[in-house]
Amino acid sequence: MARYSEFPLSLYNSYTREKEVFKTLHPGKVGMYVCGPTVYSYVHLGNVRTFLTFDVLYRYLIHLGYQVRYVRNITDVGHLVDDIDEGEDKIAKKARIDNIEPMEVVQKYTNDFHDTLKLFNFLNPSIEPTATGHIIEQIQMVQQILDNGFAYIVNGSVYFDVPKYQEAKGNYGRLSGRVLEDLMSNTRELDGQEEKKSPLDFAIWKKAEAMHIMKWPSPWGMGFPGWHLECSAMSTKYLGKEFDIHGGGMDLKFPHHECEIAQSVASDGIAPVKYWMHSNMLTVNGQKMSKSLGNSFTPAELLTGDHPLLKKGYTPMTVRFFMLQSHYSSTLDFSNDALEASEKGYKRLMKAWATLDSLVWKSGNVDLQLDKEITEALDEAYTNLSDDLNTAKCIANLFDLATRINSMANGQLDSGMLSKGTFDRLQKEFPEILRDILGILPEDGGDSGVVDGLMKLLINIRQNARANKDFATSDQIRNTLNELGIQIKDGADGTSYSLN
RNA sequence: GGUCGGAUGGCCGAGUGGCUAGGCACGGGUCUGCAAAACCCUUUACACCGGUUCGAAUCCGGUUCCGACCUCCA
Repeated sequence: MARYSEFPLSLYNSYTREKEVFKTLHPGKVGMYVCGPTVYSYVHLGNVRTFLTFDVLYRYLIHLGYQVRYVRNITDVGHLVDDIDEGEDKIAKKARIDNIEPMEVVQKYTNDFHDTLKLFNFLNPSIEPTATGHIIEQIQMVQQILDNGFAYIVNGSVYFDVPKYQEAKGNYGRLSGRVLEDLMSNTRELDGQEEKKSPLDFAIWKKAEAMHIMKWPSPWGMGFPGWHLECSAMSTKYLGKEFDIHGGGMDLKFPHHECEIAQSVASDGIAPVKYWMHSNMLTVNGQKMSKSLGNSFTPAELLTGDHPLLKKGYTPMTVRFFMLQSHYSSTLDFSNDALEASEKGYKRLMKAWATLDSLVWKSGNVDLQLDKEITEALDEAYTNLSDDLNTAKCIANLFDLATRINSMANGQLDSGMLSKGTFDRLQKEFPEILRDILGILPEDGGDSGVVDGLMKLLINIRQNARANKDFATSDQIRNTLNELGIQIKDGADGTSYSLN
């Protein structure tokens, strides 16, 4: 049976500003679109947080039994670096600086993006369309918007007519809470705006100046698509005119997502998205992580710790775990202290997982209270995930379970105090939640049979030394192993070890 | 300036009209040859001022501070 009926999912919908029970447009199927990166530079940790939110959502939807089509685009058309219409685009600029082809820039940073996501154990989306691969679809959409009278042509560029759209449809600004009059009065004095009828209008097709490298022929001349358009065109192509979930960073809410809605409505006459989801920013010392502030760092810098903001290196799983300990809709502040705390917490859960794997159920006197407690903690883990993806609370449930698992391992509790069914469920679902839903994996690696054999040998030698009260030898073994990152644990029923 | 959001204990971070979030750190204990690990116990909260309520950290109003967006941004 599909688990979504057992643990029905609720999501906070940015559009309605309410938490809503998630109902799919088509039974059992979910269409999800997430705005991907513009590939003109390395992704940084802030980017990772957004994609992580939707990676976990994707995993959870699958786990609940939905059939999910997850589309995440790559923006590989260079959009203008500033407001000035004659400006260079970001990708072209980077290409000029590095003296390479624009598509080499795109390829380089697309590869980096993929490598990074792999590092953090992200699942691949079902479709990863590129803007350059969908120029025709975008031209068609521009034409449709023109045909419907919501855009106009000036000097080879096509602009979306926001005031006219607003008059007809009246929902521009609803998603981001903007009021048109306020936007008008706050419009900055910008160069190169004279082509637009209203400063609120935005380009859906832009004429390419001679210097522009990435350009395509269109009914309006050589040019390139407006930034907001690609997501509308590609989401429509792969998910339909109406689909379930659209996600992205909070900073895309306005104008990007607002414009997406307007474009789809202007083109197809229908609001495209049922549930809008926005992931909040990663901050450093309270400020948004961004390149311009110089407070961002790349995953590579994170691993090595080679950055002024980093006291030491942190592993990808530590970071993934750190991020999941907060709710996606809250800002999350990065700090070394927080990362170090997460590192220890992460290791604690991983050890509990390994311990759980080694536990064997033995028939005994079932403790109904304990049995119930374990069952409830597992249920709550799912209930919390279903409550707008509350990974923080879910992880709290896992820590509660870890305590019980450790107690069973060290003999303070007995596996037989659980019914066979509950024990089996624990052994199955605890790792499932970590591995399949949260995407958290052990990273000690190198735990080969050889290492295990050697460790057993050393532990035996040490046991003998201890039996003979030769503590110099036993401590030497323990201390040396410790220096190698291997921890010796003397328990009630023998000695075990773990790799740190 | 406009719009929106936030302010939780030593640090990070959930949540909620009355019931221990959780992690990390600190302290005490059990275990141990000594440790480590593990387990048990314990301490420090809800920015400020009013209001609603039997009861508010949670709702409402105001104040202060911080942030995001308004321009490319995850």
